Amino acid sequence: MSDEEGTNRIYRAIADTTRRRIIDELALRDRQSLFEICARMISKHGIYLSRQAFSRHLSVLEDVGIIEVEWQGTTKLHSLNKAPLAGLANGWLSRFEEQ
Amino acid sequence: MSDEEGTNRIYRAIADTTRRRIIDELALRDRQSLFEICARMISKHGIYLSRQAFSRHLSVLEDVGIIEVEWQGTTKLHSLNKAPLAGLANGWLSRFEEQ
DNA sequence: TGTTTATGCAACAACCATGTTGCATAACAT
DNA sequence: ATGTTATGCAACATGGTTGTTGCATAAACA
Repeated sequence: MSDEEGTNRIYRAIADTTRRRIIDELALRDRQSLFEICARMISKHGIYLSRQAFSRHLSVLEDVGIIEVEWQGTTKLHSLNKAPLAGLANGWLSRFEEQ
Repeated sequence: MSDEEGTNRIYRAIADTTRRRIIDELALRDRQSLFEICARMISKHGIYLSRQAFSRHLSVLEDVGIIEVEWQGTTKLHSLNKAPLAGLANGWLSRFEEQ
């Protein structure tokens, strides 16, 4: 995959409110399970989706490297990897920053 | 449209290499027509698409306010509005900046 | 061993995105 | 008037996204 195509995929991954809220949650606390994330999305953000829908969102973030996972028994723990986001923030878009 | 949904749309608009190259072109020179942009995309960037395909990309950028237009006879001149991009660069994503 | 807990996979529907082609419109030049 | 130039609109195919539901798997626990 070309570098540009990777950039496209990361932009697409964060072009969704639910996924940005998931990232916000993981920025507050690492190593959260799918169920924990579901619960917080519903209770803190009022995002009512099925477990599978959240699972899909998590896998989109995992595919582009924003989320890293670790298994503990049957529980998949999700953590944030800020590198791809830092890449965007310091990359092409940074030329449009103000102040 | 909610603010969040507006943010989503701007992210999606720049999640495409062709559209980022169009923005780059307009950053170099304002007030370019569709034909000028087509020619530069093909000659400078090797992006071989039809006129209508480029027209679609331009309208995506126009819809989210990244491009502003001005008519001169039958010619539609496109210029860059950096505000939406500055909004992203200074917004949610900026927390992931490094250095 | 059997039940609960946590997750994954597959099928499906609905919608959106991106490219194509063909035709229409509207200004400008000869 | 006619032809050229510049653009828009509509139809269509294709493929991707995002949600649903149902079933499968696999570890943990009483």
